[in-house]
Amino acid sequence: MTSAAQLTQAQDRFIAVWGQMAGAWGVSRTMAEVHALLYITGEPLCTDDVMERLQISRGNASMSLRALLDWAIIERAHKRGDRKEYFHAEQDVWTLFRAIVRQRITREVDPLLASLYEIRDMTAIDRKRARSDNEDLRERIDIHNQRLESMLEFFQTLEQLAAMFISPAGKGLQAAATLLSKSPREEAAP
Amino acid sequence: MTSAAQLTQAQDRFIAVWGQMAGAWGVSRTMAEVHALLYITGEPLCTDDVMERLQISRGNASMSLRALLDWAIIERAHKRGDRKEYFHAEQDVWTLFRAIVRQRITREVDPLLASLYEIRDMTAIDRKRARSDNEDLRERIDIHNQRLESMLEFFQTLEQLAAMFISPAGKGLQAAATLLSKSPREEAAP
DNA sequence: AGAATCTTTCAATCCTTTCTGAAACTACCC
DNA sequence: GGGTAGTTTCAGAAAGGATTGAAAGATTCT
Repeated sequence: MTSAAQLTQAQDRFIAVWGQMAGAWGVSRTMAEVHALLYITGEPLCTDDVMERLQISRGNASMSLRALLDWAIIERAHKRGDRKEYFHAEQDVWTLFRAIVRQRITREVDPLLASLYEIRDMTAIDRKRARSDNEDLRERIDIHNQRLESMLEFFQTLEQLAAMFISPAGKGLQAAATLLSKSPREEAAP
Repeated sequence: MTSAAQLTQAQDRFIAVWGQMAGAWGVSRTMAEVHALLYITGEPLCTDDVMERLQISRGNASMSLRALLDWAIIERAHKRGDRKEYFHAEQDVWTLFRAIVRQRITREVDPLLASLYEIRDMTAIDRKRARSDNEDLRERIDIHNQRLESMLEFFQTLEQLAAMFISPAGKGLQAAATLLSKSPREEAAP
């Protein structure tokens, strides 16, 4: 077996593994595979390259590439004297994950927070209305409001942290994280 | 409309919203809804309560409750003089999310890291085999190895950070996070 | 031991998401 | 303008997950 074949095999394995992770970061398997392919080869590929290597239809390849563009984790590229569009993946892992976090905050946390605010408004007035002969109801309202408030607080914090990570200042966090994790047991060294 | 009805409505809305988030943290919609119900009411409920309130089958309720137990975000409870099992949700949001992070690290990141190590082993020897008349192949192998290494490093860091968050020491991180996010612009106050 | 009560399992069904492939569309060239 | 190369769209097909419900399995009580 040539090394070339072995390389292809390793790439395929990486693509498969990345594809399985797809669910974990909220995209379809194919989309993750396309990204894996572009990332691991490191070179710009066109739609046909992707179709052939992953054995998927043109429509699927086109949709996945467009979705990846939307997520801003791949970008268009062109070769001189070639009309085709090529695509190449963001090569820095931290930049990649910053983009993913940015997307997921916008798509998931922001709407969630909006809904939580709405729900808070729904019961903000309830407590007053609960007549004093109904202690039980009053207590349930209090519990509800308190749970809702905790949840809101948590996601606000989460969003703030994410904002820090995403912003240019995020590089600082990134550096700190790397440092922290590299010497987790050496803090007390002389 | 009574406040009681309004409370129920607000709870239903919360349950629905939480259910939509299900995908985001890797569980089924129903499982998220069951958790939302237990969390927002704050009181222990039995299987039949859940079935009735969410209009789901016994099997589904049973499975979802068991899964939530596996995730360690709800626990069994019993009422004296009642044979039924009741369930109540972890009430502290930070503890809840620590449990979720713990699960997802074990289920997703650990296996991923294991696979990445395997893949690294697959090509660790390749470079030597690439004959010197094949510069192109050699370069592709180098790129591959470098990408793989970056990915590995990133997930190692991620796992370390998660470990800190999860551990008892995580409370420190939590406090820091809350502080950070509460006064992101007041750092320089006297 | 048997009855009563509650829980779990799993094959069949339903539903949602993803994928395909061919047609429509766009941009460029002669 | 007509032809060609490349890209996007979308209705229908397929795959993958989630849900049901009824039967089997536990557990506790008398």
